[in-house]
Amino acid sequence: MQDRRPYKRQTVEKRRDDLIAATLELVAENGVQGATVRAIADRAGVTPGLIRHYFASKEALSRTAYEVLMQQMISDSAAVLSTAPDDPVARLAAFVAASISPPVVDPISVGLWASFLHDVRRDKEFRDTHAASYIAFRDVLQDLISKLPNRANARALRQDAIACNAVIDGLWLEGSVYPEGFEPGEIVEIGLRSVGLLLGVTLNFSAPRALQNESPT
Amino acid sequence: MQDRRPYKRQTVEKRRDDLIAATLELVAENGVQGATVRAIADRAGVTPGLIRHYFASKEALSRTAYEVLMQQMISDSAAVLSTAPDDPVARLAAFVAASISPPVVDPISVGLWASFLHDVRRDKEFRDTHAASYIAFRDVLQDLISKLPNRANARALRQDAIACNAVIDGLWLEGSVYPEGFEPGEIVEIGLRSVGLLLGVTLNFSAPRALQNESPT
DNA sequence: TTTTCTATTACACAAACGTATAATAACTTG
DNA sequence: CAAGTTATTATACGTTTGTGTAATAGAAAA
Repeated sequence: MQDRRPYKRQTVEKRRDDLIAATLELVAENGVQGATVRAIADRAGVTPGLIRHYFASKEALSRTAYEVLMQQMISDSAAVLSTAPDDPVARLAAFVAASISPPVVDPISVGLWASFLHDVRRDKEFRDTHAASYIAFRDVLQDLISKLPNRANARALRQDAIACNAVIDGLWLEGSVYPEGFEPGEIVEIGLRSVGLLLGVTLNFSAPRALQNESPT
Repeated sequence: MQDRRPYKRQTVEKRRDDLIAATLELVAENGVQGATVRAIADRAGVTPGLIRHYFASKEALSRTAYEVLMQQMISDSAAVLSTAPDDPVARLAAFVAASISPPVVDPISVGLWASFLHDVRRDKEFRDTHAASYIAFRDVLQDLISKLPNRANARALRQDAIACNAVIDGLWLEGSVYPEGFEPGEIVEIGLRSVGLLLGVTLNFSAPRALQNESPT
């Protein structure tokens, strides 16, 4: 009884954030089955009982973690556009390139996506969160396409967005799951050329400043 | 002790097939966490102990089930080509259309794919099985593309195959996870047009005989 | 029919799971 | 400095998990 574990009181936000981050890490690494209450507590540096003090149930923690994940992904893709140039073609190219480059393309995000799939199917709250973020991403893409010169009618616009989104999703999937199957920069190169062909424009690869010193293909 | 459950002896193949089928069903429905030994046995109509009589462990059963799944998917896509016409363009169109139509595109296959992702990551046997089937699928696609008229060099061929595969994967993903987001036939239409644009050919939709009476778009 | 073989059922077990409740110590307030 | 809050730890409970072992019955052989 005497060697009780010492601890420091934290704010509600700090503890919730830590628990959510620990949950996402463990789900990404080992799937939902790896994110047990004990493993989450251990990763977050607390004891298991504390989880129930901040979340009504483990399910509630999972739901919250998924919401946070989706919001992060949305804000990540939006961040790319804030620093992009004004030219519509260049903006689209930057968005496409960012969507199929790290950190969007990595084993972690695909692992999370796959792990939450069944929850998304079964639970309405999960499903609503998923649908909202999916539509948000496609709307951004559709908006970028609509700004291109010589655009056709609305139906073609929608189908163009779906097709480009499919290319992005497919490359995201392949690049994340099977990264050793592609040469460096190959996925971005293929993505830009494919989207360009689909839309009848030429997308040039202009690396963001942080990557400018990497060897271009 | 007297009301022991009656049973009928079965062949090794029958029992193994039943257990594998039950495993895949449960994984597709509820993820790996839903495929417990008791649930599998119940679905297969046996008692839990019998699983250990046919498989060294639950892990061994999972691995075998994944192998069977991948082999099925490969033979399914090959089956489409056996009844396709000789014209290279028509063959490619048939293959693409089949790859983004039911039963390839359905919640079950995506659910299975997502569920096994973590096993594929962690376990070498899973990973080998996955890589083999992935390459096999892309090779079929690449072979079909190479038969098209006016093809370029090998590097372009490889990248064309990756790009087309990405479109197929992306549409497969979106159509399976979010089917209500698309009109009937829209995915096939978009897929054929996109692959055609990527390769510089025109792919026409020719429904297989079994689907001929459905309303074309 | 009787015997033999083994596929199948039945039962048991330790570990891990999510959850519930009580005890305590780190802060805050007076 | 003392009293009060409550965030946090500690512990326990009932299920469910995968696995191990013994008992039994269906089918074939003798």
